[in-house]
Amino acid sequence: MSANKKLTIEDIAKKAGVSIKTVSRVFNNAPNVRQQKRDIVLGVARDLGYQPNISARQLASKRSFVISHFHDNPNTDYVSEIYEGMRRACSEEGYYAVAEKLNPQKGSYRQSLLDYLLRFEVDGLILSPPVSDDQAVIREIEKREIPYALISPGKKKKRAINVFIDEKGAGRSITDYLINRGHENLAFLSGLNSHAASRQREAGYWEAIEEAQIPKKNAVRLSGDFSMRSGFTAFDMLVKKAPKTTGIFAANDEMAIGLIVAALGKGKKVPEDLSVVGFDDSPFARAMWPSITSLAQPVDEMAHLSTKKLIGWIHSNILEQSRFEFSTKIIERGSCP
Amino acid sequence: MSANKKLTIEDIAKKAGVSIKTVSRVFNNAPNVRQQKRDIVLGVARDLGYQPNISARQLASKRSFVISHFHDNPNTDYVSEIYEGMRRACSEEGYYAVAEKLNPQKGSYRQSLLDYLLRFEVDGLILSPPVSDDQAVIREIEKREIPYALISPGKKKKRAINVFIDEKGAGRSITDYLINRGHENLAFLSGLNSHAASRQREAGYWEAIEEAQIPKKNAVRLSGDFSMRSGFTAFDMLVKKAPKTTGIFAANDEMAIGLIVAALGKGKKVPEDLSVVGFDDSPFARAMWPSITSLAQPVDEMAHLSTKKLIGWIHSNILEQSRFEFSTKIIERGSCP
DNA sequence: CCAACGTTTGACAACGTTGTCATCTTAGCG
DNA sequence: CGCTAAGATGACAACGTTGTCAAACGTTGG
Repeated sequence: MSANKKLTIEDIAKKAGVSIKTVSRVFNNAPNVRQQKRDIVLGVARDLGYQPNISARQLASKRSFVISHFHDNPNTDYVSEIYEGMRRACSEEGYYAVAEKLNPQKGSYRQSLLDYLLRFEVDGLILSPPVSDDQAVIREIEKREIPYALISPGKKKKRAINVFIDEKGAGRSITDYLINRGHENLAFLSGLNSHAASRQREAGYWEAIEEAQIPKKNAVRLSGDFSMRSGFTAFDMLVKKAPKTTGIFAANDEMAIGLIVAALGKGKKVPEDLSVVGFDDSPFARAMWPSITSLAQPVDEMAHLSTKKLIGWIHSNILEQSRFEFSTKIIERGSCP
Repeated sequence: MSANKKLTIEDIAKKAGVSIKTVSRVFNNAPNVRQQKRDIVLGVARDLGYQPNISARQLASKRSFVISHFHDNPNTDYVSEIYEGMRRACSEEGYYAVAEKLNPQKGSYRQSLLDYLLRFEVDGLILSPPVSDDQAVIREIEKREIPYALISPGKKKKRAINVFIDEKGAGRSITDYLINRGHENLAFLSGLNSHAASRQREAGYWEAIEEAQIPKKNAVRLSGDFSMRSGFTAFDMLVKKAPKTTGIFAANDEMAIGLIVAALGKGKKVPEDLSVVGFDDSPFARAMWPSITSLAQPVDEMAHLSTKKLIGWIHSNILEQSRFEFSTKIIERGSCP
């Protein structure tokens, strides 16, 4: 909460020659304050280093100034990046960012949410995969009319902020990238099929294959589950099912790493014998050797924007725009230069 | 961030036939309340599902009920585990857990801290490496008399909660583990030398070597920087400097992975030709193939305990015990069975 | 049985904001 | 120039706790 020492709205009011209510208005960007007074108040506040006391605000306004991120994703890099984007936005707006890892062992996501809401008040929620696709959770949130944002949801919601990338388009562009580099025998290494994103990426893969008129028999699908190990074992499958494959598109970086490690272990050279493109541009994609060509989505910015828009929604009580698409970029690295 | 609906201390007081102050005392575990009344109040509160309103508490008591974790560690798994332990403890005690990644680009850690404290009030701080070794930061905290905890500090502080493992002992036990498995040519792959932990682990390594009377020429030190890539390049150095080495102790898992990947790429077999033990028991140690034998420290518990003790300190204003040592365990896996 | 003292209890004023509503300005218009 | 409506401003009561301090209650020893 509050600030430096013990400056209150009253000190500012006195010094600025206005009432405390006017100061309050200024700090809440409320209408009906003459620009001139606004400037004076802001000037005085800056000079004195005033920061509003959050607790008092919470108490008086019955808002919590808390935005909570609900997640259950084992990928801590991803979660951290979301948290960082959120934190940045919250910090700009005077909100608190908190994160809550849902524990599926404690019953459903829905139950975890209910437990949480019983104990804490939040002004807004941010859900990321796989929680962002749990319709039971979403129903509870909508029932309570809590503003919320969905990051990369499988199914966009009308009454929510949706931030996402074009998963199918991303799948296409990775596949095209491989094709343009002369690969004629391709493989897609899928993630968990229950994740909408994996299915959409795959759809893009097939679309690109078709469009490039690559014979179906020269393109395979290997199933994985997003884990490093599943990438590792997928390599054996690849050798068996499609030994001529030279270009691989893995639905995430971890599987790409697993597959590369397996390939190196069997004496294959990457990228000479086998080119691999991953997805997510995770820190490991950079750190590995060979480093991994990967499609980057601006997770930090997605979280930042959704938090900003969420706070806007909370303040105005109006959801202006519900869909925000972000563009992606293939980061060229060693595994498929 | 209050509760369920709109129950206040007054509702409880009325129903229990006492004054609001007594209810307040009960909820703060304050002394001088007859046990009988205490039970009545707690009973009523439970029946009605009352939760105290945190904002009002904050405002009236001038406490913030916020514990903040200051960190700057690129290992998001580690940071997340700390956050989770903290969050659990905070949740049990009705506190908020927040995390702040310090940005060294914005000047010193000290400056980041000052900026933060100017904007937010916290009741306690938790520092983890490398921030837990920044004496300038610690000085500022002590100057303000904010209770704080250090996780794995290089230098324990008298007026703080210190939670740690025996780094040197851990280094010894990993080295002994390798020696007991018959390895006679060993290597230690160091982390950044500026990290006290790396130096201590190395000290344990040499102690074990000496005690086992292994000739100094059969034991080498390779320098790394905790990054995967440094593990990768360390392999070349190993081949050059000590090709007979069969047992390797890496100061963290990432370097162990890098080294293993390099070795596999050169046709070496792990663990047959080269056995590797890592440090941290990170998720990747489990996921890799071969999975990596690694020394696990109970990070979650360390964070949980330090948060609990910190809150105790905040409440009683007395620091009862300042040092808490945790024990570690080598998790046997494929890279050195 | 009473004085003296510690323990328990409660009334009421903070805490620093925002909400409500009344009042004072200002601008627009005939 | 006067009237009206809209805009700007402020006084004061919430908000739900804890802090302070005084009063009531119990217990002990004489």
